[in-house]
Amino acid sequence: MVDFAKIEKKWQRRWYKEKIFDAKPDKKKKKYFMTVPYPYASGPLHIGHGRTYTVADVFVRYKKLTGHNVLFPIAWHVTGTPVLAVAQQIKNKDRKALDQYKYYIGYHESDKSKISKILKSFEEPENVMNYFSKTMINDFKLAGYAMDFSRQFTTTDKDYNKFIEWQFNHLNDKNYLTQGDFPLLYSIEDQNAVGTDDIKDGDTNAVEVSEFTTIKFRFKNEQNKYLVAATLRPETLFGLTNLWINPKEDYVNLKVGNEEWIVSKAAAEKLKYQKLTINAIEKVDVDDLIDKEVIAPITNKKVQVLPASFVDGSVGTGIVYSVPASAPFDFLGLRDLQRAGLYKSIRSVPIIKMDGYSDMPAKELSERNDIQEQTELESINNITKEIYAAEFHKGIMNKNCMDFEGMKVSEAKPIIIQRLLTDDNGFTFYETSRKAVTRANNNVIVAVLSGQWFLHYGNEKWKNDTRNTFKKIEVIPKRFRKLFDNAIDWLDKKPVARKRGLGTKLPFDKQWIIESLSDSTIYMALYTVINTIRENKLKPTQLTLEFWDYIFLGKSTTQKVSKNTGVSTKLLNSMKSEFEYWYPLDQRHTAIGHISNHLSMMIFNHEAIFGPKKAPKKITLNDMLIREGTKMSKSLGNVIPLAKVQDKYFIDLFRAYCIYAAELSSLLDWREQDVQALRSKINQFYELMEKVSKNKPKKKDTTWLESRFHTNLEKAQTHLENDNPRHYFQVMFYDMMNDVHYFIRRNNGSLDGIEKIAKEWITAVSPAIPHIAEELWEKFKGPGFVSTSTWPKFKKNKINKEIEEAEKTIQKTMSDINQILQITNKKSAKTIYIYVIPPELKKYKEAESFLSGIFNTKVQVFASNDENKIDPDNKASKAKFGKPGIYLN
RNA sequence: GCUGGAGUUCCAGAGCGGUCAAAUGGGCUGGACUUAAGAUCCAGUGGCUUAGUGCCUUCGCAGGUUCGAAUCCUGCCUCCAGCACCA
Repeated sequence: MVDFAKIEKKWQRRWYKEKIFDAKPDKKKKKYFMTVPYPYASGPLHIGHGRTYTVADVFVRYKKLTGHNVLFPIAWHVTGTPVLAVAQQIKNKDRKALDQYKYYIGYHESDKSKISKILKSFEEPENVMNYFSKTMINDFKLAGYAMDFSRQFTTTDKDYNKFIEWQFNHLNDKNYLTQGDFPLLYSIEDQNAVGTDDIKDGDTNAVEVSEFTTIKFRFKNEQNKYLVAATLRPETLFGLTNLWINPKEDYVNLKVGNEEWIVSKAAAEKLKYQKLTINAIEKVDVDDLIDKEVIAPITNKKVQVLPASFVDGSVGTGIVYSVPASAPFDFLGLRDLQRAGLYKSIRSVPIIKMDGYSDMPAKELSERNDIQEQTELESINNITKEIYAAEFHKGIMNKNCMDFEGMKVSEAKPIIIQRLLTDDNGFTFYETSRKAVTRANNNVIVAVLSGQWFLHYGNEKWKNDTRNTFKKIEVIPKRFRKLFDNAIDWLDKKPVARKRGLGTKLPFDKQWIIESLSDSTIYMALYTVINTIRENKLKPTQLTLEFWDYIFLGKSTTQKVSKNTGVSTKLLNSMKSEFEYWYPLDQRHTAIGHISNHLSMMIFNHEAIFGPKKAPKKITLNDMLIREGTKMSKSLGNVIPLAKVQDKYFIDLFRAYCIYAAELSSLLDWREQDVQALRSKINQFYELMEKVSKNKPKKKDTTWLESRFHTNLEKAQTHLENDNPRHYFQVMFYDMMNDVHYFIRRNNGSLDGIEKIAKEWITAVSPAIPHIAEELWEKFKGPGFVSTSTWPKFKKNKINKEIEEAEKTIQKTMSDINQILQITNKKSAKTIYIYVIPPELKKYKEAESFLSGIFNTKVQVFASNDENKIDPDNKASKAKFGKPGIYLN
């Protein structure tokens, strides 16, 4: 087997040494600006990332070959919280994290002492991102991407900050930024919002903010004193029989305004963070509450407060209202009390009817599942879920539900919530969807943050402009268009800043840091000038609003801006014209998952900042990569890092597999068996071409071969123009291979003639397998690099349909003969007689010796009207155009 | 649950009202060639047949429209993605 890794390293060295992918504006050439989102630098890249970059790279290389001046830059995304979380875990000596990152570093380092030193340095978040952005460059170079590395930056660089500040000033000027309240996950101990990465098991068992509705039950005979219960199902209020309170939990009395509320102690803590002014908190004796009577809002029903052990003070308000008809816990709680002879007079009240269940589903399912004890938590939770889902989706409110009778549960619920809120009989209480703690074991609660900044994608004008602009953007594969339409419609208020994490501060409210999706919407523009900014060492203080306004929007005059910023007019003009040269973006390629956030926000923000003329022209997408039918994941240990591909396989094999093994719109399954099959195909291609390059050819008729090449070339070209790399590769590699094999066979194994198409063919496969193409290009003495050469010119006059057709009929005849041999169970015939119609005689006569070689026997061709033919079975009469009669002796 | 998307023969994936047992590529099985391996070539890859054919059953499931459906309609099932502060 050829040592492809060696070949690849050789060409990678040369490409990047000679900087053949670094782009400069060139007015004489048509430009092509392609980007893939910059990777997040908190860990190494794997082959899943690789798929996306590879697909883009194939497009890029094709554009380059077709004479475009291509810019394909890259940068590193580090804003946000994940890097912080990584550093924190390393600092905390989290076993899993330490092992994980030790392993990651091992991708690039072999020296053990160095590894632990690097690992130690990860206690500082900056070091994590510096390390990975550095190693990612290597990963990309190992993959042979035609990237311009001269324009890289990270999203915490000072000049990047200035650029983002400029963007947000404009958004603010346009009134696209608003402020308001917002609930989010929060840790009281850390005094901070917490993200998925900060929560223990947050990645595997997601925590969300759920919206409870509290209901205030007024104590009988007391004006302003309430028991406050929290529920996810306020529509069941009509089935109320009693309230539950747990005598073993701590409860407190809160003074809120002129009211007194009783809730659990834990709930009181949480309520402090939910925009509530609490004047005083006093402990209450639970025993005093048991058996008290309270009055429900809406129904005005009087019920008693009963003790229950299943009530958890740390969930909701620690007070639960009881609906034994629908809620299994309530049913069981009441049942057990009544079995003990207590509260005998309480009767369940059915409230919802639905197909497939009785009107007391809690009783029905508890009995069906034979639940004896309130402690059988798992079963009880399961049936609770079942009933909730069934009632919500299928249930109809029954006659006990006052004016809600006949309404679907799903319709009644929001109306009831609204009524409770407007009459001040309840309020919205945010709670975590499960009990959660941070990695440092601090409780996670929900806090309502005031003054949260939002980007208001719901702004009608903005939305409409964006819709209109989107109409002109091409989306490939087409079927994803609709997803964009929906996302653009649906995006409304997007929280845009947070209190922690890395990133750019909101310029007019510096306590906020711009969140990491929102600072990644128009950065492609920065690629066009960042190299100039860096080369000329412009200081952040020079990168003023005026500076960006001039370069990107053409505002003000060169002289003025130059005077105010100290940047020379020459430099200003050169940056301005470079931006105008490259922009708009010609193509954005990324994974499907980004449609509803990143990609849609990119369109919105381009619209807001640059206007419709600078909108990206095309968005192409691909699905994810899985391995042997399973998702790749850390926990399964089946992740293949991009850095290991060259050693384990070779990069061109990976590249070819990525584009050929699945359509863009579907999952790519990395299957070892198929990969190995492709490996031998590529190997074969390489060895064949190597032989051809050493062959001293004799003159050969290559009409057919050239015709096939150009037929395939035209198809391949069309596929690439239509952004279908898979079909391109199938035609240009597989189909062409088959044709070449046939050609060789037809010439009795001689390689003569193949050299005529060799260089063109090598060029045409080079976007997919550039390293191998480069090596072969050298063997065929092509000038310079194949990567910077020219896509073969499609020559229509080389296509000779007649010859191709004639060859096809001979192939068909071969297959007919084979079939007859097969059917008659003969291994061979003594003589094969072929009777063709007179116009086909010449072609078949020429093929006589070829066929005779193939079948290893005598082959005689006659014209069907030949009087001297040998034809014992009168098969000559069967001869038709393109289908001769055949007789086997 | 909501919003989208998808379910075709071993795999990937064409086909989108008749020419469809269903392109193409891959895999697998058998054969030819070869000292052997690889490559190449041939055949098979739903069932039964046949001198280069013909028939039957199939395209998630169940119905419907039609002379005729993988293709159109309805319902259902299953899978995938996104669902917002998270990159």
